[in-house]
Amino acid sequence: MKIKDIAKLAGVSPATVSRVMNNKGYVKAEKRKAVERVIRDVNYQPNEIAKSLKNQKSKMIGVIVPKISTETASRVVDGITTVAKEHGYQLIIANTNLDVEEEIRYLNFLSNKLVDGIIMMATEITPIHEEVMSQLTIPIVIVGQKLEGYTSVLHDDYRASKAMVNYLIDKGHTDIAFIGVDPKDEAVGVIRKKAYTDALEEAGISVSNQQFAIGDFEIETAYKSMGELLTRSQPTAVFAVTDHLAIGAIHSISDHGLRIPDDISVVGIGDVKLAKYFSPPLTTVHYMFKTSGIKAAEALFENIQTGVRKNQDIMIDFQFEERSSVCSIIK
Amino acid sequence: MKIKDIAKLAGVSPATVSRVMNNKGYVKAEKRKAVERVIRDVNYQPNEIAKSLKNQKSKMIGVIVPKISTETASRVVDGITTVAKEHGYQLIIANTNLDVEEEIRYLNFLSNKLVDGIIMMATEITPIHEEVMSQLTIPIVIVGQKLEGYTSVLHDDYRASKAMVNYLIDKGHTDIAFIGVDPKDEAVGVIRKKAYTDALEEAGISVSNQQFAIGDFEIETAYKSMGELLTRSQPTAVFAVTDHLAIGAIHSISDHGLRIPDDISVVGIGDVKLAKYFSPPLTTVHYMFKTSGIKAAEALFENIQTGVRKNQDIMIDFQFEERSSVCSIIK
DNA sequence: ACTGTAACTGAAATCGATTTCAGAAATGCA
DNA sequence: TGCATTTCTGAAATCGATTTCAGTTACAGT
Repeated sequence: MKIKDIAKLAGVSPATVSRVMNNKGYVKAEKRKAVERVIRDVNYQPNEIAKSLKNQKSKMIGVIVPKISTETASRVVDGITTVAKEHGYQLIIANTNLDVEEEIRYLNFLSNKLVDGIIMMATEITPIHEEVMSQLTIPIVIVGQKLEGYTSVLHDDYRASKAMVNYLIDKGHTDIAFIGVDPKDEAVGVIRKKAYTDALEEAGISVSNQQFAIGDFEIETAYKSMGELLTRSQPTAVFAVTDHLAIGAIHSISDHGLRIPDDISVVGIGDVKLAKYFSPPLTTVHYMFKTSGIKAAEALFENIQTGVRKNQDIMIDFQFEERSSVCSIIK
Repeated sequence: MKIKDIAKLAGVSPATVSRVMNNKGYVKAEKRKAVERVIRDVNYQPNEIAKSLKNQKSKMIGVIVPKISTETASRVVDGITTVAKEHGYQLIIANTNLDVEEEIRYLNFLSNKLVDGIIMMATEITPIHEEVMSQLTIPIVIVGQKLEGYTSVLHDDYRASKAMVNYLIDKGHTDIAFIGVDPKDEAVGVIRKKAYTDALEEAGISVSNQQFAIGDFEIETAYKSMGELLTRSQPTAVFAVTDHLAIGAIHSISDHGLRIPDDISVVGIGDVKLAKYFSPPLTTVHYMFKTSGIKAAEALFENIQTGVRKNQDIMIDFQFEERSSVCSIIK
């Protein structure tokens, strides 16, 4: 069923059918009725692809995620879908599995003529990313990292992590092991680490005396790292840059016959959905990922409507979640 | 940059450019070189929408999910993306937030002329769903529920749940509380419950003596339900139809000063990623959701290629995960 | 040299919608 | 009534690709 068929059935021209479909331009009430009747009768659904071609917009936005099956990513996407729906937009999602080449390929593919805008959750932004993105003319919003010239939705990693470490310091800890992540990931790998070292330095605590472990985002990696740390010396607290990492550490600690928080306090960042149901419930920082998705989408649609790419930073609030994986050191 | 521009730059006709782009038909080596050169020089990306219109296929599949920010859904989607990528397909995801009307709207919208096929993760299939789906001519695959006439990817809920309950029975439990979910959800709400009652009956254990709680999928709901059960009487085991529900139950039990599994054993279904890191690690059934996504996509592409809708059931394996949230009853 | 086939090419039609444009009908106002 | 708007309508152009079709050139075989 195409518009021509509807036109024939209603005894009008395709132009008229288009006019009633889009409620635009003059149509005599009588013909309008006739057309509407036919449309309803045959449950006519216009060909969205043809519309896109003619209208020069697809009503779709591209979403590039490193891994959709991740709590972070899926919550951001959830947020994006809610505002996309309000604007009558669909999402095309590109799951890159953390593969940089894939990200580039998708950027090019989605580019200019398939989607009206792109939201990119990058873990790492290389010069190639910048190069490719600078060639695209559609609006782009970046979630989780800052890139000059683009609107970025950011979690306040620095303040959040610092708040966390300061909390540990306030509780009397001076022996705070660090479990982190490769510095290729700017937000998680470098900013959270910097917040940690800054907090220590500002409190006059030696950073070089601390133990460091750097790995990937997996629970098992943190488990192993923690095990190695413990064979060397026993910190009174552990700052893990991610809840999953914290969980790995907690398990290692338990398996070494130590108790949390009595022997070692552990904190994370992110507030994974189940964090508060752990034993002990994990002290962490809650990031509002769905909100990030919402804000990112709102910014994107603004860009789409105005047609200008803004260089804008949108900071998403965090919330300190004091639970019971930390205890005070009595001097 | 459109094909015409490329043609002009290369000194050929659009038809020739099309031929080299698609590597189809005769093109003299010399002209091919020229065209390729121009394409590379200007980084020409063909307009996918125009291609879709002309080719009568969009190279996109629609994925309807009840809630993307759910471990189940996001893992299924992850699986779908991997095989879609192999076929050069993109995903359009429709997040319905469990709203039946939305599902119908999306089915109609994605229908016939936007995507080449649909994968639907439905929690509930109403007659309206059937009605709408029967009118679509594109292939449809359903994940998680069975619908006659469509290929369905199923988790073996009955066998998995029964295995779980039998395990409890083998451990000597006869007082097994049930924490379930509204029967509108066929797979989780009715099949898992039936498996439970069947297992009990087959073991000669009275079903009517058991305690039942029915709620939604939220941890908090299970927490409350469990609390109410405990005020009445204390079972020796709890069968929760979902890991989240099991976690809610565990917390309620702990908060009542009881120990798991010593006082009460608890099991779930689904094997949420963090289930094995709980204390105690949750005994549950592992569902391979990513595999479901892969199988669903494979079936869909087969349907797309052959053009026939099959009435096929694909059972996805499960794996029993014996951990330590259950203990034996000594008689 | 001649013919038949294979290799090659571009003009034009096509996919299904929207929109411009020009003309026709209806209406308002003097 | 006459003239100017306003309302209404459909033919045709358009969006950017693909493909058919008809025509040209190259080449092999006799």
